[in-house]
Amino acid sequence: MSSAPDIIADAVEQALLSTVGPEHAGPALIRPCADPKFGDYQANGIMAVAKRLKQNPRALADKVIAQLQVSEVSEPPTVAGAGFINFRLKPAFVTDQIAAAVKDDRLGVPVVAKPKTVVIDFSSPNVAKPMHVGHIRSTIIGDCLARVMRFLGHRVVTDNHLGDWGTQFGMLLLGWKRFRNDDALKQDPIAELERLYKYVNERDELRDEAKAELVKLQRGDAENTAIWKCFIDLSMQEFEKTYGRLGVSFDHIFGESFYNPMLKDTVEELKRLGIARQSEGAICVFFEDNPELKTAAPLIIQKADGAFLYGTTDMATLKYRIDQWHPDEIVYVTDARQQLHFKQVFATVRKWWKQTPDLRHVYFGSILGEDGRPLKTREGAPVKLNALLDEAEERAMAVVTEKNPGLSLDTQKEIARAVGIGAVKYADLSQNRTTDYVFSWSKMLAMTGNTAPYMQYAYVRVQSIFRKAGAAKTDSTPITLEHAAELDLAKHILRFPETLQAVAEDDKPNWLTSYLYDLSNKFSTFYENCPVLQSEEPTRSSRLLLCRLTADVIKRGVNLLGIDVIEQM
RNA sequence: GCGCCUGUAGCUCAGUUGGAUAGAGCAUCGGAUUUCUAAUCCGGCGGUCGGGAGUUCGAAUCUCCCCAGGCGCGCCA
Repeated sequence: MSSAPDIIADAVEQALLSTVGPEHAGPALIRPCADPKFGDYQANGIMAVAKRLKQNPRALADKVIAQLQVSEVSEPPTVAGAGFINFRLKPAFVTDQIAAAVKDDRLGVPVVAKPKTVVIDFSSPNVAKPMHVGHIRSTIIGDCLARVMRFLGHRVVTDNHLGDWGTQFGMLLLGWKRFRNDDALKQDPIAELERLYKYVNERDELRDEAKAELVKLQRGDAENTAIWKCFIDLSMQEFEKTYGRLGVSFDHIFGESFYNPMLKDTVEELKRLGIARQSEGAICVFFEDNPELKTAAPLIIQKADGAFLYGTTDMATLKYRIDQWHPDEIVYVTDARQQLHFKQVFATVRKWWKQTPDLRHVYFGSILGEDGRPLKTREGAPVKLNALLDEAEERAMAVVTEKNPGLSLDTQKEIARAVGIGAVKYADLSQNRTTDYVFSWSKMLAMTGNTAPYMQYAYVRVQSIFRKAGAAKTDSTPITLEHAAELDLAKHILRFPETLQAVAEDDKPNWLTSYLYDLSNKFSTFYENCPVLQSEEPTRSSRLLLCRLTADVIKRGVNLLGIDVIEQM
């Protein structure tokens, strides 16, 4: 099943081709109309072609329309403004599409014609440290992109590039051996590991001993290796709890240490190929040929003392991923501060191989407190992710018990969990990821506006209708869209496929949240204006189907954000 | 010093890649409930898109110059 904009785009491009010929034709650039009074979709591409041909855009649009075959989908198209072509969907087309979507598990979203293999690298917490707000955006955005791309039919490989190696382990090993408190360890292993790290790190007199422990670990000493593995196990147990709460999972968790055996060869090969060279004792990659990178510092892949760095690991990781999975795309979800680093890494890869996957750094801004400063606790420490999720659930619980005290405690808890976690995720995903965002409990848990609870509430209202509807509804009921609110809602439902494609194309989850907000809004308008259960047949059954489809799209949409719906609130 | 990012309504933010009269939410003001969950809906108010110049049929969007803020720049990740 093709969506309306695809059908219109094909038709416009065909008409353009036969009007101006293949050498001048261009993309139709079909977009939703800026204002519904113009229609449903507009073609912006005619003006660009006219400009290149130095023709009058409106005249060209008229010629294109004369060739245009869209009567199946649209009312007769019209030329407007500077040379737009406007299309208004035929109600019959909308009802057919809705009827098809109702019968379709995928809600009318086609599987991509050419599936890509996409590696997504996200979350990447550090062993022996708690996950804090700094990890939340990577985890949530990466998970959302993976879900959307997977749903569209791409082969997605998610990989959690755990920070399980580095100089901090010397201090941890020493602390573990000499200053460990077993009771504290039992209580909260990560807090104890963090304490040990800080304790040793603050004492200069322990520095040499810590370094010696690190060297033993690096040389494969059995005892230190066993303790280090214990650090990883303890950390993973904690991380898994958090991932469980968030509903996030990974195909692979290859930590940085996984690549240790490959680092030496990676540096050797980059040297052999002339990509890296020695400078001031270190092995560096310079980018003299790259105007953007040539003035910056080089990418160092081996220190003067022989040690490797995270750039080295990144290069080895890339080689492994390419060899292992042959991806078409590799996506890194990290904060914006690493932009320079990834530009250097990507530039190095492009020197290394003639053909590389599409490498994308999907970066995001910081989370700020309401004072505009990076979010911290009152004591100035980073906010721990688990504590944040606890508070989200507590705040949601307070609302649930106030609004719906009659529900059982278990039900209230389940609602609080879905609403609280959902609110945190939604607040993050609904921002344009490239900018910093201000964290605000009251905004994310608000029942109105572009929030998770608003979406969940719209879903609940539909479910409530079904609880009262009684008799089962059939898919074969004819769809009738008479009220303006019905038609408006239906047309918006049909935009689900194009929305998901846009999200995957530009790695922008906030386009999906916007879509869902509009959908819930349009549903609420429909809900106010169009009685369902009290209507006469066949309107009643038709509206029930529209309700069910709306609920299915909301559920699917929020699930693609990694958020759960609930049956009542 | 060099580079990247950001600056849109009182506040928090969208703005699909150059398209039509710049949109939401919050706040504020007013209206709607014998009706399927009012955790709702409808309407009003509110803008020199940081400033200036340029590119063109058309600029919040592209270019240049300023101003302000954030971040990053050789052996941390």
